[in-house]
Amino acid sequence: MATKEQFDPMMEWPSPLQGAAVTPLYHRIKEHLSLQIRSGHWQPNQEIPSEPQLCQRYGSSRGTIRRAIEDLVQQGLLYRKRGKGTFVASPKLEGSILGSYRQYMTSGPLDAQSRILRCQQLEASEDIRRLFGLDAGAMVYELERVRFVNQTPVSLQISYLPATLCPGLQERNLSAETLYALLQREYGVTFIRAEEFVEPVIADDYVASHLQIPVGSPVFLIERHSYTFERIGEVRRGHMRGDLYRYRIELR
Amino acid sequence: MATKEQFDPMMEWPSPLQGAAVTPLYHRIKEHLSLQIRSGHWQPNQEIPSEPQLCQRYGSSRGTIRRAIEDLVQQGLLYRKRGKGTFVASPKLEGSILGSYRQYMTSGPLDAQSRILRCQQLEASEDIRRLFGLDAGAMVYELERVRFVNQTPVSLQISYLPATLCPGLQERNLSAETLYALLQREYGVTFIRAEEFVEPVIADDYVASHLQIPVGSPVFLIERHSYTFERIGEVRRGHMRGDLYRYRIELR
DNA sequence: GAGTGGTCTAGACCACGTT
DNA sequence: ACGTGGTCTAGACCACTCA
Repeated sequence: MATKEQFDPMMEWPSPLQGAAVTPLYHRIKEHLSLQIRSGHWQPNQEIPSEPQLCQRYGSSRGTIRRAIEDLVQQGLLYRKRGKGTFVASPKLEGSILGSYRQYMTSGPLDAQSRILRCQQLEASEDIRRLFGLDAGAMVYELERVRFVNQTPVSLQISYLPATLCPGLQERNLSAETLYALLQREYGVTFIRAEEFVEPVIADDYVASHLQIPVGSPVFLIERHSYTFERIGEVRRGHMRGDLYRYRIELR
Repeated sequence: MATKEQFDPMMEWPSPLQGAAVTPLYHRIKEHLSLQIRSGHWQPNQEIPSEPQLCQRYGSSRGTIRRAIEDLVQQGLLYRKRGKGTFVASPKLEGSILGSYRQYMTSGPLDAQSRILRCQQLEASEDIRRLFGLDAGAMVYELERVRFVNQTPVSLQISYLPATLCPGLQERNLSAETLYALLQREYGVTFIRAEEFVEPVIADDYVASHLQIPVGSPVFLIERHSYTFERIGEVRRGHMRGDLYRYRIELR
């Protein structure tokens, strides 16, 4: 049961512009619920108010409330459990569509690890500044890692994060959990969605040595932009072994 | 207006198993509508019966009908126009998510062409048979093409199709339109969805010469499986220039 | 003005999980 | 027994398109 209902900072309803509103009611409710989630006011896996409670809050019927919730479930922001309640989804991002693994030598349990090569604060280069929308001289964290699955190196990646987003990042233990999980827990930063750009390239000396493959092997070059509540929070550039991974894409 | 309503071969309702049915009504209606579309009984861009008509046919309320239709719209099988009606969607597949083009020299209108290298009937190799689920000795069409955009070669691909699906394919004009459009029009074959597997590889002599790139350049190797009404209808293997295309993938 | 889809309501019964 | 989400109904009013 969601018990702490009163003191919502953003909870104002009916919305001020209601009179002249042309957007459908369920649409505005959807936006309002979405705001609670994306802003982090409702945390992942937290239960949200039940349908009857939301009906009362928004002063609308159950059908309208359900319509709003169904859209958010569709978007992946919420999930429901019959007989239990409705909950905030924890975004996957990490490895979701990323790579359907081709073949593991052992089909036993996979252990994922990462080795940190570098974690430092520095002035953002121009292209990174442009992506984040930062001014000249702004600081970012640069984090370079090699990811391992079952002791096999599978990708080499550099992440950039605005320094203001996660002060003191270099003191954290970055190899114990995913970066996203750490940012969520320690800084309250939740990533909502991400966008990847993928192209094929040839492994140079540096990449080849870290991935333990021959120079000249084909690899994926992946640039990922991860977004928090309507703002880019991370830019990641990674090389991923082409002999171990491939993308699977559904077309409709 | 959809006028020819009576003589639907598959139109039987209520469904025979209705008594013991445990699946929701809107779900069964959805399946039934979906069948009309995927079987080709309702053709792309054809108007389907209006909501009141469907209410009467299925003997259910408008809310239930709408729920079924909304799901199919979501799936991309239908589209709606306010004040006009509901229509069967024509599947995209061709080039949809395929490649977000990086940069064209001229940003003028793109003209797409393809040069047919080979179109012949032959015995299917074992891996092709396995994908289609065909017996030994079964025949397939093999179609090799180079695709051009603005006179620039962008991909080299080989398509395989079961010979029974499109008899006489080699006599058709294959360079005038997309393969999917031709199959739809001439053979009534509609592709519903497709699945792509993408990996990075190095261009060999053959690929490089057709794509007019240096040997050893990084390219995408793409295997696509296209599905008709619950059956694989095409297997396509293509090499796409990595210097001109990249994939864009949304993660949520 | 008649027909279409888009929104919204108020109520009902059900299946499920918890207590 | 109670609260949750899942399904379904019957009716209402609206915005849009077309004749």
